[in-house]
Amino acid sequence: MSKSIEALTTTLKSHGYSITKSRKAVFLALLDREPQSIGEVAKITNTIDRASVYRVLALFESLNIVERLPIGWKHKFELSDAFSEHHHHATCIRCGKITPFEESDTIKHELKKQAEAIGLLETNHQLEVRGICNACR
Amino acid sequence: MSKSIEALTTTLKSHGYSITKSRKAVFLALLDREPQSIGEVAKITNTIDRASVYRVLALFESLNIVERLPIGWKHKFELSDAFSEHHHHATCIRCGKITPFEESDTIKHELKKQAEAIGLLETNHQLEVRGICNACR
DNA sequence: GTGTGTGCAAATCTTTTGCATTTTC
DNA sequence: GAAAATGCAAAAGATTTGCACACAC
Repeated sequence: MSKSIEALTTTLKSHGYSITKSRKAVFLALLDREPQSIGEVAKITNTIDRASVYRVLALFESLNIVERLPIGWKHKFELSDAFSEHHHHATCIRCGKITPFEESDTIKHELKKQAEAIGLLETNHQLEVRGICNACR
Repeated sequence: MSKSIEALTTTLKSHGYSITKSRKAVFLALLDREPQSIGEVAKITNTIDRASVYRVLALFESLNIVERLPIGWKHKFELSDAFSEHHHHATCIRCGKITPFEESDTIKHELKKQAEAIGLLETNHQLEVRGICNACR
């Protein structure tokens, strides 16, 4: 826990940003949780103004502290790979449940290769698999 | 062109929906084009009310006629695999250019396998690769 | 002709912005 | 104490909804 806050502190400082109550609150709202929508983050952080939540998330995204996940019409946020494991999401189209999974080395490798083939130096990627989960079948 | 409109007609009819001016207009706005945002679709279809654009796109999405692509904070739409090729997107994080690419069979196969491993019957998937394109380097 | 789909206008919700005040270093 | 962040309130955008009219079949 506090270990993670330290990592946040380090990242913010190294980019010249200060450590504030809102930034810690948003960070903690995402720590060890399922991906959260902005509304959910705002609810958890409670006293933090919604505008600040937007500002903090935008900053975090630019510093790669969080990842934005597109789910349906909405976006959800989760801590990015530096603060948790690199992983992807499998979404059940019936119940909406999100299951994280790790990609195989094969996929990782293939993706990089395919990116190169079209002249893109890969920095990042995102997989989303949709389907029907066991419970819904 | 008209071949594609026929396919649309067939799909709509087979689900009991009628063929209307707005539906054709939205479809044509997406045909053979880069992915479009809702605003862009509204601009192209011009006289079609924005509310109808929303309704048509929602319908099309439920019938799998279009795919919603998350780009940054926004969503863009493109015709789905049934009306064009199954493909994915590589986005340049500098200039925002979107390059479509086809996935390899290896990836296709691996993804299905990984989905099964966590008990998900895959119906669909989406890959997004981010990086820096040749022009921006 | 009947039922479905659309346009219009209003309501609602989300996101952004300016500015005075507070907090961090 | 100076610069950076926040809260608040207002503005701007995006999306949804109800209802009367028009169109597709």
